[in-house]
Amino acid sequence: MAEQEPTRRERYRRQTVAEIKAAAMTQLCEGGDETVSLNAIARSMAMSTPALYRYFAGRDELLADLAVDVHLALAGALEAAAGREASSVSRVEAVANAYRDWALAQPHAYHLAYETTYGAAREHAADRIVPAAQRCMNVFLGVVAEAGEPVAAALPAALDKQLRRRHGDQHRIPAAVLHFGLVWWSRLHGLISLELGQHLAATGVDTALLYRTEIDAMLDALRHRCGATA
Amino acid sequence: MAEQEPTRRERYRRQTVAEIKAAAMTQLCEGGDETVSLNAIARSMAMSTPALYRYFAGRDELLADLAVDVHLALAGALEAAAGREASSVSRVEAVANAYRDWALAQPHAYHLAYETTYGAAREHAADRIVPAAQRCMNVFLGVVAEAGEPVAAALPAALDKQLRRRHGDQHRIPAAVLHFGLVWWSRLHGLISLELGQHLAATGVDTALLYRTEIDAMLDALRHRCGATA
DNA sequence: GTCGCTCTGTTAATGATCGTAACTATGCAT
DNA sequence: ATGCATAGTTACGATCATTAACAGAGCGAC
Repeated sequence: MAEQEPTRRERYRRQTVAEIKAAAMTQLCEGGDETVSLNAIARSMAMSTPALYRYFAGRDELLADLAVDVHLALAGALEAAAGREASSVSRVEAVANAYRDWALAQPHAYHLAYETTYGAAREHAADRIVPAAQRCMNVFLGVVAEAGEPVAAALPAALDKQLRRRHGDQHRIPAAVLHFGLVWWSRLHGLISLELGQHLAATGVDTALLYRTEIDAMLDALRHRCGATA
Repeated sequence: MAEQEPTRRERYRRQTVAEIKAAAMTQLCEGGDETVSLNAIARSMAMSTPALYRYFAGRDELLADLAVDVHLALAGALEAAAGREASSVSRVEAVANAYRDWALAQPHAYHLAYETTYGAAREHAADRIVPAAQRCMNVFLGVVAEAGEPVAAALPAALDKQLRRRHGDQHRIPAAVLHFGLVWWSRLHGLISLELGQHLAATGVDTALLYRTEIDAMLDALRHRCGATA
């Protein structure tokens, strides 16, 4: 009931919001979050700047909404990559590769999603951003969980307890897997973050190869082998 | 020759740039790089804004100089932490802990150093930033190198060649150690980066504990044990 | 059909930002 | 003492985000 009521104005509104976000997204992808400007957006839409405030409370909120979209897009890419693979281990590998590929293709978007504080909109938009980011992480955790229990030798009791408490309700993921996924996600992110910040360029190493070795180490651990950490 | 000529004006100049950078640094540490404003700096010094351009080509260059200082300060903290320890393994542990401690104490400074593109000053200031960042990394590589050769089981030939080429001149660090240090540095950074971005807060895990387990895994690998990766 | 409300858009104005231009005064060397 | 590089000023222009005040269109109620 009261569901098939797009009431024309509503339709126009959604359309306008989409157009604003599209313009903002292209600005973001071209020049980074710093360069996205309300004036420029309005100009590109042949609109006056204050009109944008009918759709967004301000620049920070627009950026926060953009961050949500970025997380969702990334999650979609990861899910697609996982869907293309048959074996559970190759799924993990595909997701990890898709993660870096997406980040390199959209560096500014990745930066907005992971390394931006959103200024004042930090906790204001948290309720929107957190679920989007979690959908991203759940893809990774899901494929890791399917790939089997890793060796959970040195999982401290306290951490085990924490991991068991949280996430235990919704998903049936054992704590060891959760820890494994979390750690490896952070490792992949660390490499990508340094690469995007040009901090590995100075060392002269092939970042793709470095990433490759990390993935291999992760896969080794997933295969229950006592693989070398480095 | 011509070395003991501080020539008063020169002294005043150094003093002024120090004051400017100090004001900028406090602004940075309080509100992040976004909030550092030339106007605010000049105001706090009872100076007119355009006067700052006698000392810095613009805002981006000032931020780049600040990034250099941040890297140097971080390097100093790491060196100090290393100096306080006796055993080579405990030195690695101390440096890793100091790394996170420093980042948590100065989150915005860390962010400027590692997750900022410096806009247009990217390659313009690279020659200043890169050495400063490397001094930071060399502390880490140094203590790792002293702690002994890690197991270098799965080091691909191509990566080994790259690592041997670079860095081979100055330092006598074997490629396996270099790779080990680089990877573990990125892993620590990944965890810190996610923590600073509040991405781990949503999961409810104790970030300190998570960091602790990563350090333990690294130390295990350094002790030549075939430790579990996760 | 008309009244009235809400939504959407406008223009105008405020205050902040960085940066440049033109000008003045000071320090310092010749 | 003269002259030049340095360091500072005020004035200005171009952005930017945001708010206020106002005007028209959509749309339901009577």
